[in-house]
Amino acid sequence: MTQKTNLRHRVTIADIALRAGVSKGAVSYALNGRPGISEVTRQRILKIADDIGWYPNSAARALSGARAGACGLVLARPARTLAFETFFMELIAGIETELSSRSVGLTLQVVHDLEAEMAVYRRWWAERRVDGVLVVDPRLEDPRVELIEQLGLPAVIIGGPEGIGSLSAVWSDDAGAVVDVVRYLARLGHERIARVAGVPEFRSTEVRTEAYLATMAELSLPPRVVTTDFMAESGARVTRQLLADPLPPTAIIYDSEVLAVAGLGAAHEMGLSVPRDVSLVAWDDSTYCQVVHPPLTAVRRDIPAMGSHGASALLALIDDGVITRTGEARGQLMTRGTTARPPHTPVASSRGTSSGSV
Amino acid sequence: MTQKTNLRHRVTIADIALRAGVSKGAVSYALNGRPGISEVTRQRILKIADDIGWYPNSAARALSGARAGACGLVLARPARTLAFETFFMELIAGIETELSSRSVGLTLQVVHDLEAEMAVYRRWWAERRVDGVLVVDPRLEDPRVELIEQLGLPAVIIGGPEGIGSLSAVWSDDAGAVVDVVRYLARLGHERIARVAGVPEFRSTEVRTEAYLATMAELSLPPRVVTTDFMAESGARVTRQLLADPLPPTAIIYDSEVLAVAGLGAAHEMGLSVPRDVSLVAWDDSTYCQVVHPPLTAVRRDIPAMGSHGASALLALIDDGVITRTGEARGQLMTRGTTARPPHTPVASSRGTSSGSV
DNA sequence: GGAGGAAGGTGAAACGGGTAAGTGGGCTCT
DNA sequence: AGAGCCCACTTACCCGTTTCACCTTCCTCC
Repeated sequence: MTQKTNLRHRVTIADIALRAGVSKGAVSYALNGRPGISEVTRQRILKIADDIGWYPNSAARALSGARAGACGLVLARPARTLAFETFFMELIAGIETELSSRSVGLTLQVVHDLEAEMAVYRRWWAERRVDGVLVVDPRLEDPRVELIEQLGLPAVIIGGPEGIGSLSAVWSDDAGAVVDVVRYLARLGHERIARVAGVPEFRSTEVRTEAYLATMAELSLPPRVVTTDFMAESGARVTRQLLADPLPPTAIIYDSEVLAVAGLGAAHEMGLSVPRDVSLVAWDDSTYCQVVHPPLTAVRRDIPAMGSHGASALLALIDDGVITRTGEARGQLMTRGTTARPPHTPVASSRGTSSGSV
Repeated sequence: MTQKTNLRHRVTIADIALRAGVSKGAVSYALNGRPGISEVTRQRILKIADDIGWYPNSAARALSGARAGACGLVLARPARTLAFETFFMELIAGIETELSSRSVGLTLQVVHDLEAEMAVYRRWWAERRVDGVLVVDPRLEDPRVELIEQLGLPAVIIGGPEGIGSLSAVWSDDAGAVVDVVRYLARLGHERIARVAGVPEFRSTEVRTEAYLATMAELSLPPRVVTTDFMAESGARVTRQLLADPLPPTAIIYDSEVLAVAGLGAAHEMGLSVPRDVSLVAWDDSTYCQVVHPPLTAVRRDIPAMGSHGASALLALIDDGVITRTGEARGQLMTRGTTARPPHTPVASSRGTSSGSV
């Protein structure tokens, strides 16, 4: 009986109006906290709505010019890369805390490339499926920015550095953290510090490489950068290549955690001892960094915070048209078991001492 | 000008109808491939729709009794657990391949507990925000099943074993894979094989434990099961406890990859050599299993396939009311570098020989 | 040559909630 | 006591799409 009623007939504001003996319009005003309804009637309507279990139909609400009540996130990395990047899951968790507290949904789509990502933006916006989007992995030449501006689609770029075009943005101070890491290693006495970077098309890769090069130059140390496609195999391969060099680096900074874990595995596989023979630093901390042996020294960013700030900025943009540009706190270097003095280094080399001033 | 036009006026079927000189109804029939329109008119309408860049308004479509065009997925594990479980990202990637090929969206929500998860189902269904949901981590006493049946919400349970209630389900043959692993270890000569399980409330945990116990009994080996909360620290801790035992296990089977990686780290930390001193097996393979050193022997399941089959089953349920129950292929044991003969074992012990017959 | 039927439409009514414009009734002010 | 005004509603239409009940025309068949 009850079952059948539930299945057959959705509860609408018309039902509430009928029971309350008022018009649909009055019910709508009451439910939306708008003026024009006496407090006693409003309470009566709210009680009836609660009693008969009314929920607004999201489609009807969206149709009458209001919000879709959802934000979108497109992930355009290959699925294989996504799976082991804990970054995205942490980011999503952070986004959710903000969105769900405001009863806004998150619509997710995984695609293969930028073209497909842009097609999704077009479709979502044309269908009014989302009110705005969060954009990750900003690129050097990013065609998404132009499209989004042209569409008038509210968007927040996550990952910076800095904003692009006229869009809202949330980013972390990667350059600063890179400087910290390089100086820390130099202070330990390292001179041959290599950087294993991610894909060069990403802005985050470039800004980190530039900060690395600048700091190395400042310390008069020889730079060495190799790029990867963020895949673990690639991280292991370049680590093997670097360490097989006649003059191998004594420290390696990786651009992701999975690259670092793969690098650690590769070093062990070559019979090297970490950190005795080589020091390793991961970018982005995670459980994996902490449980491998030895635990990885890593740059820890508050990724959930970046997600929730991004979501918050997006809602502000959607609701009030406010463009926000927020730099997050600089990543913290968590020194653990994979960094130590370089092998065969005098306790105080001339360079080590001079770099100790930073 | 063009900009202004785009921003101010959405393209609707009324515009198409006007240009084509037909009624709105005719346009709707044409666009949805329904009969009642001549082929030539249909083509003319489709061309006009394409020319003026028409997209269906998802809200209007959903409102007139049709589909919401989205499926839902609620993740109720704590965010910290989610981040390092590559399982979920792989599952989502698999779900997406199926959904996006049919232009159905995926709405995601991350919550803290079962209560909140159920509240989300209620709300989504009441608001008609989704057409159905994918439910993960089925439990022994699962209150979600009753709620979903009561709501009449189309749902597919992912992760089994087997279906629950009247719902569609997709699961993997975990019991079979556990039998494979235990027998493989026994054949290597292991007698003290421990199992590090996940949270006991999950059905997957129970079915694996039962299969483990049955196989151990069958082989006349002493069973030992410890449970964890799936957190890495917990995996490291129980590993240390197990290995510090006066009569420690010579092989450990973990219930997730992160537990196994943490266990490997703990073993190394204790100065043990893997696999010489102890053999380790991970459940669910991942990049991390392959890049740590030595690479972890692991049970590999095709998780994206499970996701896409789940999504496919859900769409079949939504569209045609078809209840599907699919057991996926049994997980494959990928033997790598963390399993070997137990220490100090004669090449052919009586038990080792007898168990070799399986 | 009129019944019957199908093809190819038309027009209007849902769907559920938002909201501008109107409408009484009671109150205040002078 | 009449003008003016505000409160608390009601009425009516909007949003964009689907769908249902008709309504023409034209063709076929006996």
